[in-house]
Amino acid sequence: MTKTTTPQPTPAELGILTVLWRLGPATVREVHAALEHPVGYTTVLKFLQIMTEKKLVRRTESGRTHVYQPVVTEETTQRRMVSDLMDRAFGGSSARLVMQALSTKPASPEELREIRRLLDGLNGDSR
Amino acid sequence: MTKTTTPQPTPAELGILTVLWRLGPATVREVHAALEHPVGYTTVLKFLQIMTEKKLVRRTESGRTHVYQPVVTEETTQRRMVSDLMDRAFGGSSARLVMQALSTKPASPEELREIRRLLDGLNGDSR
DNA sequence: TTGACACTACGAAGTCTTTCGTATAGCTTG
DNA sequence: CAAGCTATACGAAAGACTTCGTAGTGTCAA
Repeated sequence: MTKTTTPQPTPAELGILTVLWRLGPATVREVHAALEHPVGYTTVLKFLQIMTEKKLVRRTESGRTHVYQPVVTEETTQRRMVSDLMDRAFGGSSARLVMQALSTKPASPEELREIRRLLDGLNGDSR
Repeated sequence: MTKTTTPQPTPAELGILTVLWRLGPATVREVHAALEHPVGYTTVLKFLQIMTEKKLVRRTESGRTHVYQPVVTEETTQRRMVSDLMDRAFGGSSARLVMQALSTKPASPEELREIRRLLDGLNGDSR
């Protein structure tokens, strides 16, 4: 039996993944420079090592420096995190989560339109 | 300067809060019995003590047993957690979170209708 | 009264997360 | 070549989370 699911990233790991999703393949130095939350160079290195073990990123040893790239996609990760929150805090109801999200921070008009489009796609007959 | 915000509940604390939201004021024994995730009695007691310190719950010493009740509401907690996820994983965009939520686990037709109503309330003119 | 229970308080262990400091080795340029 | 810069690897510390075990105290029935 092999593990089929990659573990949830921790908050710090998510920060690093976010950078990698934006930059694409990058070195420790590049990730370190791009991180909003200031943290030591070796800290970033350590995380990338840990994340490599966890299969959250993959590394290529191009010469002396290593280049890291995300294994998990942003969408997959978002899906997993939303799903987790839905189960843990909303009894599995996406509707309640959606409504909390929208009333917490309303989307822009264009975004609202896009959401509406999505709703229309989900069930044609809504009256 | 006084702390104005109650801290985020940890996963285990959220489980206990969920029970309290459902039961209303309850004793350790009642919470323990109602918890889905099986855990020792003293573990529950310990959490309730910690949560009392954190002001997540309030306790009334009615005789020898203590009765606990939630201080934070379910809605407030949900809002906080959604907001946190939105910031951490969705760059602050509620729209993207909403869309992930709906495509991860579609809502029922009635729920969809309810969401639509909410959308209509948010901006009257959506074309 | 005394033994069996019930309840709270406390301390502590084990794991996970985050953060660095230090060690080591390669490369580069006066 | 030597000094210094750059990279990785490793270990360890500090704090948060979770989970109990044990101790102490009160209550109640036989």
